[in-house]
Amino acid sequence: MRYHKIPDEAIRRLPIYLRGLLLLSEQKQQSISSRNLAHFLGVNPWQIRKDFSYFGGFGTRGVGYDIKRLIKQIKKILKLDVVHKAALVGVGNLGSAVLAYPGFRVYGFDIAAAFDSNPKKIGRKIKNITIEDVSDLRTLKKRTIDLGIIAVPCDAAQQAGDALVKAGVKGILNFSPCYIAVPKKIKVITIDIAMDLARLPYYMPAR
Amino acid sequence: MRYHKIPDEAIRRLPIYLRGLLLLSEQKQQSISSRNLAHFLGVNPWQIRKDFSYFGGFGTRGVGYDIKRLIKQIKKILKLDVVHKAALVGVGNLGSAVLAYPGFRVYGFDIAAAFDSNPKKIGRKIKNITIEDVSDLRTLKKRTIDLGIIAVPCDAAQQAGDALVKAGVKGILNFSPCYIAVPKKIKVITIDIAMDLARLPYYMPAR
DNA sequence: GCATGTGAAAATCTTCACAGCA
DNA sequence: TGCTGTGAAGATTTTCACATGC
Repeated sequence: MRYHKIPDEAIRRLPIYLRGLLLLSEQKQQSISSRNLAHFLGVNPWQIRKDFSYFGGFGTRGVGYDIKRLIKQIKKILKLDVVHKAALVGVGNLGSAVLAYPGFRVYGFDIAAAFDSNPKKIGRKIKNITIEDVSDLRTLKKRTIDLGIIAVPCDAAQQAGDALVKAGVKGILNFSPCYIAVPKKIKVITIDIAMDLARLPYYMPAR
Repeated sequence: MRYHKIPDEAIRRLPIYLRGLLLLSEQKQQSISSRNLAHFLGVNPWQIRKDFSYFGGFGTRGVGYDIKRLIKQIKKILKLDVVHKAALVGVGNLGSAVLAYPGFRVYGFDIAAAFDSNPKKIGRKIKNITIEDVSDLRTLKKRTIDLGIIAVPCDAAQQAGDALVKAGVKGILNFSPCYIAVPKKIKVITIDIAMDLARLPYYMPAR
């Protein structure tokens, strides 16, 4: 059956599956059942099957899923079958950690440029990337960079967002803890690392 | 009306409201309507009202919400009315950024200890915190530290989680991109910064 | 036999419209 | 009048049970 609408929640889970499958693939495993993959990832088997079924189903009954094939399919759905270049704005503590983070690679991301407003930082090199002046953000268009990563404080976040939108990026990962207004067709995903910690105590028993 | 079950999603949103209210409070604003708060945060007014109503409602009809009072109420719900001490495991790039991140403060978090397994790092000081050996994690119990933050690579994450659980933490913020098995009563929230980026292209129009 | 794929039921969450109160 | 609080409707998501196909 073809589904009319694919749940956003299913899309949110696909990268989880993908990461696990990439790990298993490295271990030379050929195929896996929803049951085993679920156990490996700490989720439910029927959730996995349902999520895949939204796209038509990728497995073989009685056998399971071919890992290599499944990886390809998920990458295609998520549009990760091409390398995406990203520009980082803000090379402070968090920004530097993002630049050095090895985890982006597995999904096919390439942080290809970094910008800062601090003259002391401009021109410095981190991981083969020379830090540029934020006012040069408009050069992005020519460089086929379609993603922006914001790692500046709140009060500079909207400005960074505006500059990235102007530079032609289609999606933004926002590490600042503030709302950024953008045109509707630009997708913004905000990660506030403190905010996630903030809902942890709620679930903890009183001491 | 009293609700039997409070949606997890509402809990997830409370820190967003809290952060916005804290900002407004700094600007000396006394009260605010759901409409204005919603606009400020980029969410819906009825969502805000509904979320607050799960806890009995905090506003005054015809007027709005008293900001100071509302902050207190949300903090109490999230159990943020007491300072929570956290222990960081893994002082690499990401761990250092977490240690230096100023955003935890507003929610009343205090990263009170940091651990690493690298002998070269042990004893070094970052932000008034002396890095300790991971094997000393068991000393946490005596220090009233009830939260753990994991910032180590995948292959060391489960081990770090086990050690934190043994040390008596009740909640874990996991920055490693891997599933960590813990006893049921321990709450784990996982943030994989690459995974969030991974679902961005899906929402972007093809170039 | 075995594991997927899926309709249908159940649970959860969001939106709405308006009653209730300052 | 204005804005909150909320029951009810609507939409979405999860869970389940089993039909389907290798």
